[in-house]
Amino acid sequence: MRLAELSERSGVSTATIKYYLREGLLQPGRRVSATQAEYDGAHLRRLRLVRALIQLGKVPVATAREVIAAAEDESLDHHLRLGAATWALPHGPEPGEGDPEADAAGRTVAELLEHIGWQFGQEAGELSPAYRKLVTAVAALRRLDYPCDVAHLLPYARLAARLAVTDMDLVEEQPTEAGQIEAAVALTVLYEPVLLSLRRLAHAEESARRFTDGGTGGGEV
Amino acid sequence: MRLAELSERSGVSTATIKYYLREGLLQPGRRVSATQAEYDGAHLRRLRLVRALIQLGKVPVATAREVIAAAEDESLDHHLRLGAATWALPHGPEPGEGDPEADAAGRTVAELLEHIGWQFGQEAGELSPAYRKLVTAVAALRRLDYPCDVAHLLPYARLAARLAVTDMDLVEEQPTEAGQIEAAVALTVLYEPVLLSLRRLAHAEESARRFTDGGTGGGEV
DNA sequence: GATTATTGGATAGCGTCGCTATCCATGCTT
DNA sequence: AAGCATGGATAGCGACGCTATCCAATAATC
Repeated sequence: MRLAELSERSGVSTATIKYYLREGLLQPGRRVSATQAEYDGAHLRRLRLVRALIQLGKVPVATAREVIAAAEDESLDHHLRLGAATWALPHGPEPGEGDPEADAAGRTVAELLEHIGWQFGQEAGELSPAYRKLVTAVAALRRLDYPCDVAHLLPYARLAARLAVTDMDLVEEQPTEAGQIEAAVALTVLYEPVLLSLRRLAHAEESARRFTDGGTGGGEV
Repeated sequence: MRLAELSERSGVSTATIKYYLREGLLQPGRRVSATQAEYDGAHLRRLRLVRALIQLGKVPVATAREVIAAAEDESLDHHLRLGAATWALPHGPEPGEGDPEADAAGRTVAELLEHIGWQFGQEAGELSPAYRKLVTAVAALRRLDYPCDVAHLLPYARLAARLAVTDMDLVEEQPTEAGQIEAAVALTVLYEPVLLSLRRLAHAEESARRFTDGGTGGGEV
């Protein structure tokens, strides 16, 4: 198919597709002459993935490029590629060096991970983006005087562990290895809005149950 | 304290504080003369909250203003204010009207909520932002051919319900009503990075357990 | 009391990001 | 042969979150 058709079928303007091509988010089409290129279903699929990552997942364009590059790097093995892909995801502000709150948060997180037996927060001595983001968030909560110690975080960590099992079950449903890598990236990012939305809906339910009289009259899960 | 001290104690530049004042994210200080205003601990605390919402929670400035206004609107009761505050949170792209995938996603979500017995996804006939975001995300996943039906979503919904219980327990730890409202906003937004980070760390663990030989040799949760 | 420094307020501008509009030579289509 | 679509390059736009500069009024200091 031509660029125009790719655009029509994906709902993305040709100008934007050209932009993604320029930015390396999309492989160039198979050149068929000096002024025409041919795109196929793989391009369409990839384009939809990129769009979803950027629009829904709010992944910056530059980051999306790195994630996709990592997912396609065939020099890595399965597990590593999976990690590498998510490794490139947004960094956010650094925890801050001399800040005592940040240090305390760092210790809390380390204690939490040790307590729950996780070992993959770091690699080659460097902390993962997720690890650092966690430290930053905990530090912010502590600065606001919200309780945020191991005891409070543990339930969240346990729930996260169960989430990961569900997520990985979904990944393993994919038949091919390439499919699994793509699924890992897509599901990691695209289930985030799903999860956060469900959490907010659940908040509304739980709030109603606790703070309105009469309650909802049932609805056991 | 003066603006300069507020700046120093919060780590936010005076220029930025003035910007927040202009945008209505912060109450003006108590005017003490024509050229000076006095700020107190409440301002400092609020400033830290605003900063955390914007930097960590990635909440747009305009949205943060609405959220805070809703949280302070004393004409609403407890439960409503809690909902109103989160109601104002980011909207994202609309599900799209004539799109068949979006319609299918909408039906899936409605079925899911009915199945699990949630009733607070809408109010006065309008769908909540969380509900719409969920529909959009499900539609995107379906467009990528990822399985995303009630059966797949149900485990996430159940986990979300348990998250909400944990969250609300934390909210109820706050002694005052105003504190609970603020906590609801802060914890809704600021636990999102915590949760997502933990999920990614858990992914690394689960991936290692499944895809590397030898595994981690223990670490039961 | 004169001088210097600081304050808060207003305004305009900057840097990044994700596109988008315009132009152009080529060459496919009819 | 005529006309139009294609892909590539370039410059610009609109939103966002600040930030730099200026200013008159006042506080602090000598």
